[in-house]
Amino acid sequence: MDGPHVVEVLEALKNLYGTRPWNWHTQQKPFYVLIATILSQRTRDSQTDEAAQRLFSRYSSPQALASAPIEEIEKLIIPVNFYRTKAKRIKEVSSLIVRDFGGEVPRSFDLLTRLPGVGRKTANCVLLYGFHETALPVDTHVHRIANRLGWIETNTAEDTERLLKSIVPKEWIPLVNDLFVKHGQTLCSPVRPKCSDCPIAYLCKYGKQAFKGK
DNA sequence: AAAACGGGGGC
DNA sequence: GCCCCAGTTTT
Repeated sequence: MDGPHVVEVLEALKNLYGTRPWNWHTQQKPFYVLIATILSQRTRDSQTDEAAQRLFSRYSSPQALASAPIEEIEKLIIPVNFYRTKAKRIKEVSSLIVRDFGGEVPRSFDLLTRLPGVGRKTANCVLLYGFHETALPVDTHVHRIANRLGWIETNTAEDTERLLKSIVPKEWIPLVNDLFVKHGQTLCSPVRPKCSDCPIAYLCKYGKQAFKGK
């Protein structure tokens, strides 16, 4: 069997979804991207964007958030999931950025993942959207789609990240994450994916199986 | 490896 | 009422 049809898949998704950034917070400064990405964890993007804009219209800098009362942050970011934990972490992250990095978000995977509430995926989002580096965030959508396509057998997001980095042509890297998430939010949904409407079903292990016997 | 975090909004 | 959500940390 031949390898993953990476470029065919990406071309098809680009034709389907275009190249417009998928939401508001991906076009902001690194600090905004960082905070909005923390807000986005396990939370729908519409809720994330509204909460992030409420928060930033009241507190617009690391310094302001570092000295903001936790309860105020909480109130502003409801209804995002885990809002109490996130409010605490947002304050901590802001304080650390002020104390340790002169108020600037560090441009380094290792330093970013040392911040509370910042894991692999969030750090890669900051590098990709905030600093325009060729980072490759892997969330549940990206991971699920890589699995369904039959590109990976292993089951960790880190393996998916490594695999995608190795097979995606460089010029596509800024788009991969965006296109996969859009696809995951629409046709390639977690349950009942709409394979009959999917332009890449014929390249997809899961999609082919969905049509078997029809 | 599994559980905890943890609550509003869509159906 | 039930189920889900651009994950991360803790047990």
